[in-house]
Amino acid sequence: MARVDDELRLFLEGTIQVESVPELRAKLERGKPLRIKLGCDPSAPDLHVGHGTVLRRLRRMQDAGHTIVFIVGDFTGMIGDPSGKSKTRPMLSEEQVKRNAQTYVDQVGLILDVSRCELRYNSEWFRELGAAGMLELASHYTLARMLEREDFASRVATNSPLSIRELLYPLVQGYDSVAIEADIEVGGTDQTFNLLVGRDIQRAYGLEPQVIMTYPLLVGLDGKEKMSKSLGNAVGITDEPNDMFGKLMSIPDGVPDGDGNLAHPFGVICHYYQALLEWPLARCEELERDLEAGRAHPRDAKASMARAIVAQYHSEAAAEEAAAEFDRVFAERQLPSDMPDVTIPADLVTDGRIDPVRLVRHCGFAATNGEARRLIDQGGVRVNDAVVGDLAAPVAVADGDILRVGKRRFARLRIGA
RNA sequence: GGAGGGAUGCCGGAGCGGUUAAUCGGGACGGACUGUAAAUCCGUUGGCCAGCGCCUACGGUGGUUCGAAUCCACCUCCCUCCA
Repeated sequence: MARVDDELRLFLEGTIQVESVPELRAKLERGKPLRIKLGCDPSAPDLHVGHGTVLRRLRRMQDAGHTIVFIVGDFTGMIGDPSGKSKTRPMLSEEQVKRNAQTYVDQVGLILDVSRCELRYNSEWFRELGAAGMLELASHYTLARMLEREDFASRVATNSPLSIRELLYPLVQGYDSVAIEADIEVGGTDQTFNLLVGRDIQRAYGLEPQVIMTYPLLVGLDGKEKMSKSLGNAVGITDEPNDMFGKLMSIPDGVPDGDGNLAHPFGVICHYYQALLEWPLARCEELERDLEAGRAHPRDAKASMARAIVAQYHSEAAAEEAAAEFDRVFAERQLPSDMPDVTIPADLVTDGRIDPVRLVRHCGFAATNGEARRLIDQGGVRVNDAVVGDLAAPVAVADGDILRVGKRRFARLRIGA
């Protein structure tokens, strides 16, 4: 049984909760490949590094011979959700769902071997199910049990809108587990309730309940909210090396509590080491002590973390280059080695000069003339390091000049024909 | 079905006939400081304009008024209580 023990250890690694370990062991002991379900919301196809960590763990399970089953929730995605606080759940057209699913699969493919995955769309079985089947599904759960989910309960308590459709959502997700006969379903801790519903629904349909495994949510770059693309605090797994590095450098050292005090002075850094680099807890704690004692500098700790993560998603070389670039641009305040070329149409230039407002707008650094004016007024616009002081006076530009807006936006100007 | 409350700029939330492009907070952006951290400080934050100024905005449509985000009518959506 040593092999089973090893496998069990592999499965349990990094989980927050497993329901239940004995069931998991029993499944593994049968020696058959397990079907591991991974749901995907087709309205938000972009994966961030927090998902990446879970995917990496799944990859190991896949390499151990198990099957990852992706479920694209196209059925639910096409219905949309007009109510609730999650307004970011628009109705999606069929092509949109397809395209998003493809994006998702492409991104997942960076880590998992997609050719060994099973990809399923849940419309496949929900179209069959029909209204009668839907009602039957609904009959397997009660409102009281549904309200065990905290966000549902709190919305009821605060008189926030809560559509019936939302209540049905966990059931739909649970039915997916029935349809694909999932052995295991994984998700973030925020999914715990939904995953548990899947167990109950499977039981109701006479199947062996799936084991659920939840993983910690990654804190976003702001150090407060969970990482999420829609909150704008995420590092995407497809982000370019420089971007990825820079974003990771911008995390706060610690998370302020309600009073603005730092409960865990270097909590976010350590959290990233643990979650993203899979450092063991003891090593993270040691790092935290070093940081607190001043033996380690938070900037350096972040830099090596950022490097390691860029290396994960790109390469050692890319990570090294990104780190060097970062120092060049932000520590030494030099120009980035690489910046977009922007071609200025010749008719915007008169006698080698151009209206600064137009220049800024043409380069895409301001959405309106007013915004461009403001940037100039505030001294945020430079051409070749010289501040553009007067928004009314045309500035001299030549081919190859560097336009800089704010601290981090650059463009190399090309004077077009 | 009945009664009442609400809808304001990216978000939250003031204003309740003129001096309101609309207090304030958050966010965002620019500047100082710096480790592209936090904290802090200064500034900006509807559009067009070099500027004078003009235009569009407070759920929608009409109306009252010299003048409306503010009053009236109808409509849409949301919430509460009753059935």
